[in-house]
Amino acid sequence: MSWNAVYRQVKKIPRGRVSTYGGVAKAMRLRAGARAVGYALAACPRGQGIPWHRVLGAGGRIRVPEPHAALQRKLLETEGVKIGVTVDMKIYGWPFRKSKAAAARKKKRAKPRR
DNA sequence: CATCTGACGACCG
DNA sequence: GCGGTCGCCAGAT
Repeated sequence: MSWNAVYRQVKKIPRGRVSTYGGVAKAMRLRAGARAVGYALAACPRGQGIPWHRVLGAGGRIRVPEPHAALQRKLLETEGVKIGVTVDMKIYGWPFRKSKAAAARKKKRAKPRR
């Protein structure tokens, strides 16, 4: 499961901070692997202690189904994240750092990539 | 082994 | 600013 990297990133998000699918994907040097990221969270591996509610869509927009969206908002507000229509990524956005997966991907990306 | 889908993102018109 | 299309990853059928 390569999702291990995704879970790891999400778990690294401290309380009161949020991230985005694209953010995690970018941390992995993936352009639009956001799908995989979302899918990974969609698996919702409860028990892994994964704060999936801290993961939002681009622009801090919630990209989750209704039942989860409400819960997510509630949980984030509980953590101190003020949510209007969307979350201010410039404030709560968590700057992901290089991850193991990113390094590996980066090394491999030594090809005619732009 | 081939094809479609899915909690997405970015770009183009 | 909105809508449609392409691109990406991994898993399921």
